[in-house]
Amino acid sequence: MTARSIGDQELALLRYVAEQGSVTVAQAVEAFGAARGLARSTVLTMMDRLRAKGHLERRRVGGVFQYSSPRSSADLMRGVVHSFVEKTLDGSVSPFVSYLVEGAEVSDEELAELERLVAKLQSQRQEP
Amino acid sequence: MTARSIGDQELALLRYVAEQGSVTVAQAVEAFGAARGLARSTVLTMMDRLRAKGHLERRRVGGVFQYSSPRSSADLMRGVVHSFVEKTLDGSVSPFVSYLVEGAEVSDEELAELERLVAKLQSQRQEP
DNA sequence: GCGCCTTGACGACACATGTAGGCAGGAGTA
DNA sequence: TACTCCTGCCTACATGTGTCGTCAAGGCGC
Repeated sequence: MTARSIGDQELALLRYVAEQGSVTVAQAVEAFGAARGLARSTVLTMMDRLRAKGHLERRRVGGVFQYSSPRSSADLMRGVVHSFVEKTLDGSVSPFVSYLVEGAEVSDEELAELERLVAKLQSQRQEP
Repeated sequence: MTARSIGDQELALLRYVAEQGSVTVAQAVEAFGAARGLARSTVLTMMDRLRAKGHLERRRVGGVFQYSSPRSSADLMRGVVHSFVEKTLDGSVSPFVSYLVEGAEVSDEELAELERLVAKLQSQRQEP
């Protein structure tokens, strides 16, 4: 039952919660909802669905529910990318690399990450 | 009206058509549909929708329609990745890099591509 | 000329996701 | 206590996608 599909908006909300650590619906509505012009019930519904899918947990704290994500934002993102690569790209990362080459914006940090990645992969090829 | 959204199955079919160059519904059903256990009408419907979205064109050849994609498969994939990065990853490729580092399967060719990419990005940083 | 098979066009249904309104109970305040 | 908010829960509706079944028109072999 854990880790089912997730929509873009749901993911955005989930990320928000994961980054905040723990929030009430009211807080989510104020910060996340307001910024996107969403009604309170919309945020509420999404949090419900995320909970039903096992992406969010909650516990009652002084009459109100505190929601939190069992997984970190970075973890979530990795999972999402993984699903995308598997389901949409059919398991190949080539289109992604192609996209990067094509001219995607790559920050200095990301470039550094890529350098490390390439170095790591190269060493793995040589002495496995 | 050009280039609207697209689902995973639709994309798979579109890729198939793009790779074949030009196919009839019958061929698509036989090759693509059969492999996935899809009914003829399902393939037909998808091709219709892809056409409505501007992803496919068709012209009558001897009583039957020949479908073809105006864009190459590689082009399509790049576009899909682009949308994904923008809409789902919020414009940042970090999650993807993180995913690669995490242990995604990277072929020799893809690694070579990545090496070229890194080299290209490095040179861009130095003399812009 | 008459069926039979192929082709296309429609209409349909289920499920996921985005978005919201309305109702009922609890908490706090006048 | 009576009134007013805040909270949660339920229901609803539109759109996009995945999947089909059916119906009507055309072409071909007998």
